[in-house]
Amino acid sequence: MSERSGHGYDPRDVEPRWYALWERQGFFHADPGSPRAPYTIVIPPPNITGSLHMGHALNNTLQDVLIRWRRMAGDNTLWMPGTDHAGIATQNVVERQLLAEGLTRQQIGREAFVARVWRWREQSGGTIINQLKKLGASCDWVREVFTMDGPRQKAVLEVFARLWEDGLLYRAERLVNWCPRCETALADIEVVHEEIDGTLWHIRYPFAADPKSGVVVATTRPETMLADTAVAVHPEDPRYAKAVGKHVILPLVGRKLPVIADPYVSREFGTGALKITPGHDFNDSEMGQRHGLRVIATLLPDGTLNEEFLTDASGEVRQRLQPLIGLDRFEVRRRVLDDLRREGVLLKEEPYRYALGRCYRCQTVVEPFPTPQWFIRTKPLAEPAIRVVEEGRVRIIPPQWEKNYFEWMQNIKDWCISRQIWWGHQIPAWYCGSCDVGNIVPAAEGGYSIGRDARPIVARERPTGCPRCGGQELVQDPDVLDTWFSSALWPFSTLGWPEQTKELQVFYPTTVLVTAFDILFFWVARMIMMGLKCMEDVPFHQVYIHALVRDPEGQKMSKSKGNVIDPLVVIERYGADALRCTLTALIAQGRDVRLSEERIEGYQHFCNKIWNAFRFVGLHLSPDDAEALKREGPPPPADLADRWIVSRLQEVIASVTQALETFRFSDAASHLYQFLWHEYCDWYLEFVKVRLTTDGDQAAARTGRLLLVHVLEVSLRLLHPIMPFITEEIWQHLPHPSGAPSSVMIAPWPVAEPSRVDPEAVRKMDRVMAVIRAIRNIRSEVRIPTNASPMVLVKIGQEEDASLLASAETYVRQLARAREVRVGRTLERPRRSAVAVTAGMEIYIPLEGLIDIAAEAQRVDRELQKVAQELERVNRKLSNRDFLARAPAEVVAKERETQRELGEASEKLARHLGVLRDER
RNA sequence: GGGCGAAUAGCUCAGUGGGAGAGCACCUGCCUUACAAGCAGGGGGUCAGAGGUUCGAACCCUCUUUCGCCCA
Repeated sequence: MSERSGHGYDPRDVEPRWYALWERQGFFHADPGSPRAPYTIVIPPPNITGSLHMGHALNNTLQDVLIRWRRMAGDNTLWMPGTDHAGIATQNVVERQLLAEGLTRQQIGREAFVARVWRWREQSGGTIINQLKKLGASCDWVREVFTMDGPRQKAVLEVFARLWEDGLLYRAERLVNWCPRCETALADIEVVHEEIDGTLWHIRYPFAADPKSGVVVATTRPETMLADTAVAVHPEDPRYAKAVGKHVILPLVGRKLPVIADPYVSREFGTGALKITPGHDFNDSEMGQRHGLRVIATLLPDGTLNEEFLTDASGEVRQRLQPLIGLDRFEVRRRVLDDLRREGVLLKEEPYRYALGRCYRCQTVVEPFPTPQWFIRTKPLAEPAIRVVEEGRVRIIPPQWEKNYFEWMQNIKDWCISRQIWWGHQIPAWYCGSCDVGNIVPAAEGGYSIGRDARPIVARERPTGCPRCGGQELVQDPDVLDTWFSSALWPFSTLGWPEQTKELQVFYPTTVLVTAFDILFFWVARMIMMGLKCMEDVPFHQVYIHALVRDPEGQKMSKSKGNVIDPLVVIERYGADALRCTLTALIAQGRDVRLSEERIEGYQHFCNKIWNAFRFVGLHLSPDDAEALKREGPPPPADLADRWIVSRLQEVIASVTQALETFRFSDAASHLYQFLWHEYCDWYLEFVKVRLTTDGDQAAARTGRLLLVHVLEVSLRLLHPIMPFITEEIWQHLPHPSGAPSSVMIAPWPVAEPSRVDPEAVRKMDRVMAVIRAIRNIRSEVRIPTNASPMVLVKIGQEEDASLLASAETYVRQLARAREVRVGRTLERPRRSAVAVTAGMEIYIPLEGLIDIAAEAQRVDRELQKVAQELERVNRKLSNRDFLARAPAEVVAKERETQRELGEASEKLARHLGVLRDER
C-alpha cells in the first residue's frame, strides 16, 4: 500500500466516533406515538452463527440507505433488528464444540445441550450485530429481538395452535428428504440439486418362471434395489408387452417382484424398465401408492443399512447379506455392485449425468426416507398469497421476480416443518402415556420417538391432562420446528404479536422488505402466507429483491474457493463509507455484483475527493462568512457560474430523490458522484478559485465562498444515506443556523426548488466550458508548454456570445491559461495559428513559429473527418422522404438543427484546413 | 426436461424506438498550494449472429449460438 500523504481522509477514527454518538442520542429509535407517517423495514434476521459477509453488507447497506433517506424525509422510520436461531446450523456449531471435548449431545442429554446452546448464544450470538454497527446500520437496537426469545416463542405457539385448529396442520408418515448426517427431515427447498457425472448401471432381474431370460433395469442408485418391490414398464412399450403381469426375482435378495405397467415410465430412459423402490424414491413412492406396493425402508436414520429388507428373505440369503448390515449406504452400494457383478447380472455401466440432492446445511447427499412428520397444508395459504401479488398489494421489485413467485406458489407442495433436532421451537404437541402409550417408543439415552399413528394433543401450553382419558402422563413431541417457521412470522412477531401492541398497530404492514433472491421461497413467500393468515393483511407493501455479491470472475464467494472479500477487512482498510458506496453504485436491478478491491479503492478515492474539497472550502471560509451563513443562509447568485451550480444542484436533488423512490440505488450514487466530482470540484470550485485569486469583485468572491459551502452542505445531505460517516464528519464542520439539527442524519432531506432552476444559465455555462475545453484540447494536442500563456482569439457567430465571453473572460483566461482572450465577430485567423470549431465559435491560437503546421493540418483534418461523417449521416436521414413525412416534427426539427451546426462546423474546418495547407 | 435471465469499449456495467455512454484499465503531458488517492488531454465498440417489423432498431418480434440461475 502506498504511504499516506497526510492530506487524505482517514475513516478509522471518524466512523466509530459518530456511530457511538448517533446511538447515544437515540437517533435510531422509533416512537410509536409519533404522528408522522410510519416507514418500516424488518431486517432479514442474520443467523446467530454468522459473521458479516458481503451479502449481509449489501443487503444491510441498501436497507440503511432507505431508512436514513426516509428518516431525513420526515417519516417515522423503524428499522427493526433481530437475529435468527438457525436450528441446524447452531446445533452443528455446539455439537462440534462438544466433539472437541469428546462428548456427544446424546451423552449430555437434551436439557443440558439446549442450556449449552443458550450459553453459546449469549457469548457469541451477538457478533454479527456488532459487525452491522461497523457498517453503519441505523437499526433501532433497543428493540432488538431473537426468534427464540419469550415473545417470539409465544407467537410460534399461537400460530401452530391456530393452524391446527383450522385444519391446516397434520402429522403423517411420508417420504421426506432426510439428511443422514443431521439426522433430520428437510423441507423440499432445503435440498440443493447439483448435476454430477455419475454412472447408470444396467441390472438384469430374471423372470421367476424362466430364469434364463429377464428384464433389464437401469439405475443410478443400485443399493436401493434391496428395497425394490416391483419393476415397471410403459403400458404401450412393445418390448415388454409380454412381461407385464409376470414376476421377476430380485437378485441377491430373492424377493418375487411383479412387473407392472404405468404410463409414468419413460420409454427412452435406460432400458425402458424401471426398478420401483417406494421406500427410497419420490416418484416410485407415488407409483407404489397407485399400485398398492409395499414400502420397505432399508436404512437407519444415520444412513446405515438396517435389517428390514430381509424380513421375508430365506435363511440362506439372510446369512449371505448379514455382513452388509450396519454399513454406510455408499459402502453398501460398492458391495451390492460387487455381488451383482459376481452373479453376472450387472450387464452394463454407462457414464450418466444426473442431479444429486444435498443438504443445504452440510452438503451430505440426502436420502428419501419414510418417517412421521408434521406438515402444513400450503394450498389454502398459497391462494390468497398469490392474489395479493396479482393485485399489487405486494409489489415485487424488480417485477420479473413475480413470475418465479407465481410459478412456485402455484406448484407449492405441503411444507414439512418438523426437524429431528434439539435446538429450536419444540413442537407444542403432547401424547398421552395412557391411551396412546403404544406410540411412545423409547429410544437410546432416555429419549423417545413418536409412532406413526400417534394422536397429538396440540395446545398453547402444556395440557394438565389427556382430554380423551384424563391421563396425567403426557410427553411432548420431541421434534422442533423448521427455523423458517418462526422466520415466516417475523414481520409481526417482532412487533409483539400476538399481543395487540401499539407498535403492531402503527408499524404493520411494514413498508418494504429488502432481501436477496435466494430466499424468495424460503422466506418471502412464507411471510406473505403467514401475514395474511395471522394478521389478515400483507406483511409488507413492497419487496425489493437484490442480487448476490460475487467475485470479479462471477463466482460465488466461498471460503473453500478462497475468493472471499471480508467486509470487516474492507471496512478496516477503506472505511465503511467506501464499501457502502461501492455496493450501492454497483448494484443494478437483477444483476449480480462483481466485487473487487479495485472497485472499493475507487470509491475510497471519492471519499478523499470530497474530503479535500471540504478542506479547500473550509480553508477559505472566514468567521464572518460562517456568521453570514448562519444568519442569512446562502446568498443569491452573483454570476452565471453561481446560477449554473445552483440550478444543477436542484436537478441533482430531484434525480437522486427519484432514483431512491424507484429503488435505483446505483443511479442515486452515480448522480452524486458525477455532480460532486465532475461538476462541483472540476468546474465550480475552479471558478470560485479564480475569483479568490484575482483582485476582482470582493462581493462576488464572498458569494462564491458561501455558495461553495451551501452546495456542499446540501450535497452532503443527499449523500448521507449512502455514506453516513464522512458526510457527518464534514457536515459538523460547516456552519449551520441556530436551531439547526445537531446531526446530518436528522437534518431535512433536500427538496428541489423549481424557482432556482435556471436553464439559461446552464446553456450559457455549457458554451463557456466548451470554449475552455477546446482551448485545452489544442494546448494538449499541439503541445503548448504547460507554463506558456498564449493569446486566444474567439470568432463568435452570434452577438450574445460577446457579452457571455466578456463576463466569463477571467474564467476562460485562467482555466485555459490564456494570456488574453480577444472576442469578435469579424476576427481573422492569424497566420500560423491552431484552430478549433465549437459551439458555433472559431478559436484561434497563434503559435509564433512553435507550431508544426503539417501536424496541425493533420489534426484539423481528423476533426473534419469526424464532423463530415456525422453530417453525412444526418444528410442521409434528411433526404429520406419517408423520414420527413412520418417522423415526429420535433425529431425532424432537431435533425435540421444538427445539420445546420455540423454544416457550419464542417465548412469552417474545411476552410481552415485549406489555409493551413497553403501555409506549409 | 420445464422456466427465467444475460450477451454493448480490455474489464465491470448503464442505456425501453430518433446524435453509442460511465467507472476502472490504457496512452500523452503536468507535483498548477484542496486533492499525485490528483489535474488536463486522448485512443478504443460489426451493441453475439441471422432474419423480420419500422421512415428509423443496441432497444420490438422470430430463429441460432454462448453463458448464468431456478425448478424437476
